[in-house]
Amino acid sequence: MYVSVALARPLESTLTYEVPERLKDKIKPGIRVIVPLGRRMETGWIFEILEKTDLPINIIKPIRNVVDGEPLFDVKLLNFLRWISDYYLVSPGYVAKAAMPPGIGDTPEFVIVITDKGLLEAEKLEKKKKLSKGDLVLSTLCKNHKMNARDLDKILGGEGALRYCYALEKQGFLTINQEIKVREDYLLRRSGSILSDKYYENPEKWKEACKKAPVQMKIIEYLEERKEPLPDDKIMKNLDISSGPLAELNKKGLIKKVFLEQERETFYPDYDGPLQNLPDLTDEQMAASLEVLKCCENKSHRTFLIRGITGSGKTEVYLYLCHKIIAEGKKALILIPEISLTPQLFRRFQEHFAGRISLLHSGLSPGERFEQWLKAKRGLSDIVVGTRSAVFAPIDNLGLIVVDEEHDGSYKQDETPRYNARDLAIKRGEISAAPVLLGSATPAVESYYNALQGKYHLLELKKRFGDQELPKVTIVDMREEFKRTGIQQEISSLLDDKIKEKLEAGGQVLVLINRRGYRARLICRECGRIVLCKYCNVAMKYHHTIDKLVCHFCDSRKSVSDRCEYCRGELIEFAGIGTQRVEEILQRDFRTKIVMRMDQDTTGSRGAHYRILEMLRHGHIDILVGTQMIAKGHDYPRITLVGVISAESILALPDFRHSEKTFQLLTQVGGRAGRGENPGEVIIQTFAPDHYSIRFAEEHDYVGFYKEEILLRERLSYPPFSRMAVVRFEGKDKGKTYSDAYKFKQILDKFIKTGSIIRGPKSAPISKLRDRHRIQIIIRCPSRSELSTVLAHSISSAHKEGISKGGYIIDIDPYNLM
DNA sequence: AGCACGCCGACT
DNA sequence: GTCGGCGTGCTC
Repeated sequence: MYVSVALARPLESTLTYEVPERLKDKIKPGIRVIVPLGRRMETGWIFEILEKTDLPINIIKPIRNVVDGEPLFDVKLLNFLRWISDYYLVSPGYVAKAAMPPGIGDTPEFVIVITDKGLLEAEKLEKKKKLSKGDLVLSTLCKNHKMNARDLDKILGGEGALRYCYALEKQGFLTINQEIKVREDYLLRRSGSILSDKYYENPEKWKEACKKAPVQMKIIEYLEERKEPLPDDKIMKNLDISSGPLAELNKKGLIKKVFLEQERETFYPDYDGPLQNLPDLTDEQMAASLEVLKCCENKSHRTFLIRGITGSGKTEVYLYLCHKIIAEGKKALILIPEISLTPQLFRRFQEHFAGRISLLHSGLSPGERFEQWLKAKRGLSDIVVGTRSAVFAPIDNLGLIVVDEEHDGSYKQDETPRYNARDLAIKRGEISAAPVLLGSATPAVESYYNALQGKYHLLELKKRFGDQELPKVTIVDMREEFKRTGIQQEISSLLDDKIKEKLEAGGQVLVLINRRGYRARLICRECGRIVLCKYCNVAMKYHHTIDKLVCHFCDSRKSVSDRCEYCRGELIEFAGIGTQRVEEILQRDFRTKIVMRMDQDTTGSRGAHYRILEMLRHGHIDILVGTQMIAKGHDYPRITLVGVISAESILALPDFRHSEKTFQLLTQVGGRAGRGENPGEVIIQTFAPDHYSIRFAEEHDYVGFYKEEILLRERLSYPPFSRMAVVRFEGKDKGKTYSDAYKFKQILDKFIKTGSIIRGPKSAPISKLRDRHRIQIIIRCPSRSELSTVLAHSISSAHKEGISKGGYIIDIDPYNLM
C-alpha cells in the first residue's frame, strides 16, 4: 500500500511513500503524515491512496508517522487543491499549506547527539591551544550530550553550526537526527482534571488523608460535585488557587489529567438583538435572487455577475439567498476583500445569522482562526464569511458562494501559492455544484467581458435603494485652475466652497487622495497626458541617472524632452501629494471643524480602521481625508460630499489596469456620497479631465467605460484577450542550461496550448520563440540564485538588479502578477 | 525551500 | 589546511 504525499517544498508533484503495516488503518486522504525527505523529516498531506506504484522499489521510503486522527480536507477539497496546483503550477504541498488554518502546525528540529568516539575526541581538544569552529561544536556537545541545532547556534554565536556537524558526523563523532514535535492539542484542547479511579475506590480514606491540605480538599469537593472533567485553568480561577495543589493531587494519583476541548469566548462583538428573517426585496433584487435560485434548483453550477450600482442593495440579495439555501440544509461561503474595511457587511450577516457564522480573516489570532475553522469543519456554521484564504474553508454541502466586490485587488494572493480567490471561488463552486455570485458596482473588466460573452450570467441592479439619486459629479480642470491662479493649489476654489457649503448644512465630507503618486513620472501641464510606453500603454518612469524614461513592463527606453509630444506643452514631474499635507491644509482652512486622516499611518494598529469609521458614523468627524481605503463599501448617511484630489494619479502607475482602477476608484468613492436623505455631490480635481476613465466616471456611464476599455485591451492584447507568461531572456546563456529553463519550458508549453501573446521590444535570442509561441517578454534575471529574489520583488525591482549573465525568469499568472 | 556537495579564493 | 561564499542538483 502506497500513498501520494504533498510536501511544502517546490516539487512539481506529490511524492510516493510506502505505508507500513502498523499505520495502515490510520491512513486516509486528507490526513497529515511525517515522512523522510532527503535527510530530514517533513510533514505532508496524503492526497491519494495507491494500490501499486511504477516507481523502482528501492527509492521508496516508508511513512514515519501519522499526525491527524481525521482528515483535514475532504475529497472535494483535495480535488480543489490539486486543481489549483495544476492551474497555477505550484507545488501541491504549498497549496495544502495555504489551505490550512494557522496554529495547527508542527516544528521540525535537528537534534545533535555526541557519540562515545566524539567524547574521546573532545578530551583531546583540551590540549589544543586554538580551537576551530568544529572543535568548538564538539566541546560544547561534550558538556551537554544532546542539543538541538538552534541552541548550538546560540551558544556559538551566529548561525550555521549544522554545517560543522555534518563534517563531524562523517567522522563518527556525533549523530544528527531530526524530530518533529507534533502538537497533540491542536490548540483546541486544554488540560483538565477529573477524579481518578484510585480516589473513587476509597473516597473517605483519601478525604481523611487530605485533611491537612485544605486547598486539595477544596479541589476534590469541587470535582466531586461536578462529576465531569473540568479545565485546569477554570478550576484555578473558580477556586482562586494556583497550580500547585493540582499537581500535588496528580502526583498522589487522586486526579487524572485529561485533554478537554477548548471553549473560546467569541472575539467579535456579539450580536444579541433579534434575528431578522428574509429581507424585503425590491422588484429588481427579487428578480436577481430568483434567477440564482432557479439555478440552485437545477443543482447546476453557474457563475453570476451582479452589477449593482453603489447603494443598490447587493447585500440584501446575498442575505435573501443565504436564508433560502440554509432552509434547504445547505451552507454558504461569503468572500469579502478585507474585513477591517467592511465591518458593516459582517454586521448585516450577524443580524440575520448570529451564532451560526464563522468569520475567517488574517486579523484574527491563530487560535481564533483555528476555532472558526473548526466550527465550520464540524458543520456548526451555516455561513462562513472571510477574506481570500477563506475560499479553502472546510464546508461540506456548499449551496452558494458569494464574492463581494469581486474586482478588488485584495483577492489576489501575491505570495506562493499565487492565486486569485475570485477565480478559485468559481472553480470551487463548480466542484461543489454550487452557484457563484460575483458582486460589484464596478466589475473587473475580465468579469464584465465574461458576462458579455455569456460565460457568466449578468444580473443588474440599476436603481439605488430607497430611490436615492446618484451623486452629481463635477470635474475641476486643474490646468485651468493653474493658469488662472498661477500657483499649484492642492484644493481648488470650487472644492473649498463646496466643503464649506456642505459642512454648514450639517453634512460630512470625504477627501480622497491616492498617495502613490511618485515624483518620477512626467505629465504634461497643458493636456494632462502622462508619458506612456508606446508598446505597453503604461506610465514610464524617469530615471535620473541615465536621464531616460524607462518602461517597467518591457524595458524599452525613451529620451526625455521638455515638451509634450502631442501638444508641445510643458512637461513637469508628476508630484504626488500626501494625505498628511491635505489634512493640514484643510484643518487650517476649517479651523472649527474636525479633520481626520485615514491612511496606512493612522490605521497601523489593530482595530484602528474600525475606530475611525465609528467616529465617522457617530458624527465625530467632519472631514475625513484618506487613501483608497476610505472608498470601500461603507454606508454613512451624513456624507454629502466627496472630493478627489488628483484623479489621474493612478494613471501614472505602471499598471496596465490603470484606467480600470481609476474608473473603479472614482465610482466607488463617489458612491459614498448621498446615502441619506440629502443628495450627494462629488468633486473630482484632475489634470486629465478628458481621460475616458475620468469622463465616464463623471457621467456614471459604466457601459461606455467598459466598451472603451475592452477595445483598448483587445488592441494591446491585455487580459481578457490574452494570458501572458512573463518571461525574460537577457544576453547570452553561455551554453549553460539552468535547471529552471525546464520549468520555463513547461510553462511555455502550457501557454502555447492556451494561446498566449507577444509584445515588447525585440530581443534576439528569444525572438524566434516569441514569434512562434507568442510570449510577452518582461523580466530579466541575472542568474538562478537571484531568481527567487527577482520573482519576489516582481517586475519593478527586477530592474534594480544589475544584469550580467543570461537567464530565464518566470511567473505565470497574469492576473496575479499584473 | 533547504540541504549537500564541490569549487574557488582569502587568509592563517 | 581552514573558512566562507557562491553555484548547482536533488528530494519518493
